[in-house]
Amino acid sequence: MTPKRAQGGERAAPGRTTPGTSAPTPGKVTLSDVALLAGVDRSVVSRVINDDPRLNIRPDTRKRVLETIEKLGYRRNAAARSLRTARSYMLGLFIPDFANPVYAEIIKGAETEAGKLGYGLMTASSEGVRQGVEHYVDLFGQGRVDGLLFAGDETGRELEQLRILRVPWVMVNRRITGTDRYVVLDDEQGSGLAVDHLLSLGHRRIAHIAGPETADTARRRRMGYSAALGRAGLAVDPRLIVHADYTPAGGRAAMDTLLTAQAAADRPTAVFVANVASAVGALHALHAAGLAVPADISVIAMHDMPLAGHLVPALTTVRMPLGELGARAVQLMAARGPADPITEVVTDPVEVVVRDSTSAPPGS
Amino acid sequence: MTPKRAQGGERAAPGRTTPGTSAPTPGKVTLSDVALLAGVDRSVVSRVINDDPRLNIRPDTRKRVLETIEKLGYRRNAAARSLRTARSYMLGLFIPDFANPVYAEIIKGAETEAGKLGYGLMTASSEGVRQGVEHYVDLFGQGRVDGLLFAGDETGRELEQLRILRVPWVMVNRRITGTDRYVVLDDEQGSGLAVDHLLSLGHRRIAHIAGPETADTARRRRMGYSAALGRAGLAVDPRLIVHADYTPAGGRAAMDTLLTAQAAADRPTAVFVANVASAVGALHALHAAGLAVPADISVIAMHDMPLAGHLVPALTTVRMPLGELGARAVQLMAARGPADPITEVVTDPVEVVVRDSTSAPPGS
DNA sequence: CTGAAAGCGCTTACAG
DNA sequence: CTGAAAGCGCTTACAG
Repeated sequence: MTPKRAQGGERAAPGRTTPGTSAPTPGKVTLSDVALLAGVDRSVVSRVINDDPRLNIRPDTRKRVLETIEKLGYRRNAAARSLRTARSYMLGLFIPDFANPVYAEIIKGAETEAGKLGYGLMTASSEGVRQGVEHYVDLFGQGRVDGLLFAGDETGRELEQLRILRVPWVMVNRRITGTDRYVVLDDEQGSGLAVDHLLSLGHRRIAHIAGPETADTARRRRMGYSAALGRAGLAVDPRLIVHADYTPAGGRAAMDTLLTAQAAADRPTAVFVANVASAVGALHALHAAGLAVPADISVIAMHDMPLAGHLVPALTTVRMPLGELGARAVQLMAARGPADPITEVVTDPVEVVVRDSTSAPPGS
Repeated sequence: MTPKRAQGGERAAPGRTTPGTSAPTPGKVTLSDVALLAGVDRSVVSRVINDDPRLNIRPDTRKRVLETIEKLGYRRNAAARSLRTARSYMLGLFIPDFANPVYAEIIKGAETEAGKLGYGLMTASSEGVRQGVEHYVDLFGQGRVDGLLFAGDETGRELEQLRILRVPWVMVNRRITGTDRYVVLDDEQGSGLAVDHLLSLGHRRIAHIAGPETADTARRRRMGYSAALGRAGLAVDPRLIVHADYTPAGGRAAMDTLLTAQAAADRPTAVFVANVASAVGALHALHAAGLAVPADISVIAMHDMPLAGHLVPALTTVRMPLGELGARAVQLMAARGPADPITEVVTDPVEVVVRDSTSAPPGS
């Protein structure tokens, strides 16, 4: 039937053999194997797999092809397809640190959405990859991914690397000046809700444990904090704003600073913490200082997660759409061209989750 | 010089164009481009890149090649290399849930080690990929990875999928009966240390909040707990063992069970919690029940992490070599053949980190 | 409508 | 020692 099969079919001695093994590696199954057994041309098999609408095929032939694929356990070789089509159907997600629970939510949203769209998502971190930015240039910059999602608050120097990569990219959860490719949350709105919650309880002296000064998210949250105070006719007291990194240790140090810097009378009655990890440390510092939460001081933090409800006391938070953020970034990455602007603000479900760490100020 | 260049060189109309864009996608640079500009054959460029020891080349020619690569910003196409060599230089890591901080440590260790060995690591989760096990068959089972690390405590039904994949794999942090491909921690030893710590403080009535009954890690930790009690001449009281999943909510419920099931006189004076996430919930339950930690009851948990030191009270833990676990799994995956047995127990740095949640039992 | 053939960008055994 | 040529496994425009 098939007079000459120029290549393929020769299944012997695969390059798969790994040093140290004489394992009977089962020969890889290729398109040709399927075609041969099903009695059709390779191109037909390919078209069946890819649901080519221009393929005219009798239903029972299609069925036979599908059954043969099943029977042989054929899986399309990603490298060959990738080489041929110049697409990998993979997206890369880069985060600073897997230990930060905020990213877990983003990753989940991104993974699920990627799956829906027929993409795979590979996540990596700069924390684990100690080699730094250079390493992912190697990792992703060889056509391994069709797009790169960059989450987190790095210094921004990786932008240069990104250009070298020549891979479509988008920033997730941060803006970089001079770029128009980002998907962010409405941190100002969320922060406003947090402050409004405290205001509605009667607080007037509200402190803010902000994120790192270099972080874009921190800046936007601080602005939301200030704006909300302004709307309430309150002045922003710079002594009530302390910067910390997004870690328990940072939050603890920041709270200590806040407590020691003020005379007891000037002490804030409430604190809005820019991050739930910092809030863990802040609660610890308050406990160590002998202050009761919320009796002496109320605490609310940005970002909700399962942990928050189980802290002592259970932490009031602002739930932000982190999963939606990841999902939206994937969607836009898949839909938009590599040079199209992406300037999206995800605002959808933002709400205060009231728990036990906030109440009316003391003496009210 | 090069009489006929059968293919390559034809750089026009790349398949890169994405719908919706007329972006001036810079033409991809190939080996041929480098060879042409450097005035050598493609094979020479390839050999330079791969440090082929059999290549005899004048130092200045090598230098010229390297400079040309730099100048053109050439990066080797991963798909082409992969197709040719039948290797991807990628490893996959599969975890159940990014929100579980235990995995963050494993991922970091694995990523760093993979980088050192010249591999990339792509991490994915079954939690995010709602499609379940089937999805990663598609994801990884097409030659995308040279090996698959499977972390976590799934039911084990994915083993079948793994065989379909025909990809070398290893279980990380769990054993499955009937397999000889795993890297685990010495959970028995770690649990023993935890119990020994409590014993040395004078506790005799020690409870255990165990992991899920189906989880291999939970079983081994429970065995370590029982064995340590046995060594101390104490009987294991089954009423003092409660199973929970590895979440704050699970730990909270388990602690509640423990407290309500016993008469106050029979109440344990200490609890060994199999997981730090559960311990967060356990602390919460104790607080809610009006019990002081450690005055009324001591708590120690498996796995150390930054969070633990900032809980109220700061949690005493057993630090396990999670990073080393990930690193070792990568090492073995890279070194061993796909059918060689891998039965490794990582024992290296296991130690009790004493903080504020453990002390002598009340009334001692 | 169908199938044969070209070609994606590499690596490497092999001929010169 | 060096370079030309084959071929990895796909997809798809194109000839029949």
